[in-house]
Amino acid sequence: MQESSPAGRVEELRELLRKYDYSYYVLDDPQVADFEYDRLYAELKRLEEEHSELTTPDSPTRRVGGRPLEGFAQVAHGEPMLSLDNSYSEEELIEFDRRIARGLGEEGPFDYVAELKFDGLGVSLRYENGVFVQGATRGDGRTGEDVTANLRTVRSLPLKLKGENLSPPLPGLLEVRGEVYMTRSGLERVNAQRREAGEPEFANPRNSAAGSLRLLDSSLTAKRPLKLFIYQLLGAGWPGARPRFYSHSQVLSWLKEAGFPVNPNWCSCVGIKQVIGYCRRWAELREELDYNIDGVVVKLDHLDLRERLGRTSKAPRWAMAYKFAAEQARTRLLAIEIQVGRTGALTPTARLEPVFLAGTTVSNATLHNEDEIERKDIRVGDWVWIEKGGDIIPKVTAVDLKARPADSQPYRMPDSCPVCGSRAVREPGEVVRRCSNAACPAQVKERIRHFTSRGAMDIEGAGPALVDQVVEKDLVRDVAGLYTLNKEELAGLERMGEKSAENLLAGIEDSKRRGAARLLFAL
DNA sequence: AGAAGAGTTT
DNA sequence: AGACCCTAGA
DNA sequence: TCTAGGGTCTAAACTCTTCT
Repeated sequence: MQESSPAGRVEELRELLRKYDYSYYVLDDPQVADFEYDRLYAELKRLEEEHSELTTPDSPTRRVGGRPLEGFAQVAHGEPMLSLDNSYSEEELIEFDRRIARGLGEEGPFDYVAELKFDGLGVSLRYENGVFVQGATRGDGRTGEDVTANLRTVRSLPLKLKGENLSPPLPGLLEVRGEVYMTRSGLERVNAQRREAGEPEFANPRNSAAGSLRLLDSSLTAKRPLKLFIYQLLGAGWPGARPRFYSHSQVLSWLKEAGFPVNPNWCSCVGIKQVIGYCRRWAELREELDYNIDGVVVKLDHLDLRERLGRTSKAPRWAMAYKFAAEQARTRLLAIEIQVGRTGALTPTARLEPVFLAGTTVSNATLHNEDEIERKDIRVGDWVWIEKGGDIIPKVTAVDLKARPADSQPYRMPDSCPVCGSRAVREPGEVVRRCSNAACPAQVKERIRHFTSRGAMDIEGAGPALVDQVVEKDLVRDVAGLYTLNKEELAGLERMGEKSAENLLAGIEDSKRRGAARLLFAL
């Protein structure tokens, strides 16, 4: 290779390394031996050091850079990151199809795109003139955290997009959404190293991916085997006079051409029957993948039809997630514990003999309410079946009656509050039983907790333990009491040093700048 | 060094 | 992120 | 009578900061 100038050679090397990165990390198809790649990388690094004027943020050498962050900045999403409606059966998919026909006033069959539903964490990425400039977590859907430095280390994330021969061409500003995940083999590899180093192992790919993205030191993130799939382009097809895209399948092809890692297993389907076939197929094949999926995402393909259907406040009407059947486990129900919420509602939860299920050790589960326990005749001492709703929240689904102890008794909900002893009343027509004492410490604490929570006044440093103490010590009787706390009072609390007290008071001060809407919700 | 507590994610 | 319940409105 | 929307519950893993 004959280089004309350092600048030319640098650009040549970058192009080459980008190409090799893409083959290796996106296509899983290495084009060169490691030592050849390392040689080119070293040469580029040397040239960039010798000619510092040539360094650019989209160079393959710049995936890790700089010092650890102090914290993550907040990023407002241009469009909210919504969730999807869920379905758990083929009947529900057929109902979804009917709802679309009704909504559009048209007969099917409709064109759908079926994709795998990855089990990772959602991210939103921004590109300016084809260069990756910012990446954020989902957060509450409206505002997330700026994890750009960590995302830069994800090798399948293109720092620079391929602009040539793209039709339509790359826009100046571009935002895409996708899922960061860790492969099963990647997790094994990391855990082998951690075992070796005497460090605790990670429990499952999803949580290790989520944790890895929250490291303040991106050089550590770089050592975690994170990967990425992109599945959404924002604003595709509108606004603007002429739609640039007509269908989601066209968008997916375009994303791939632009250099994004698009999962190859998506499928165009004509009619819901073909979608169901796809779901059945992947319920079987999922075990063969090196990454976890928890279902299938079904989307109407044509963008103009999507626009006509619109969305509800929490999810688009033109898409549906189909969730695979959840794993189950059998364990012993040790006790039923009653928790008292901020509205006084008594909610039963199950204490379980710990059991490993779908990547976590489960020792608690929700029992929803009194009627639910009665319906399923759940008793303390029973062997019960549990599963995780949406792979997240454990719940008791059934009792193994054959294993029931002979002396077991039906469960009776207490008619007094377990915290303050006041009468717990269930109003006619109501499902929940409530503690009748508005001054009940549990209710007071929960009201204050709600007030300080993110989404409400977002007061940093006011967690459950702090609220517990200030209420117990009678320093705070209602939310207004938070604003009269002072350093001397705080100094008397457990685990409350100078730094913590300062941080909390700063958090309280900061909360005074929240808007009226937030205040209203907080109360 | 180790643990508690808070915050964030699914 | 799911399940459930209640309310309001078609 | 159905359903969209809002509210209120629930569990576990992980990282970071601060305290002991």
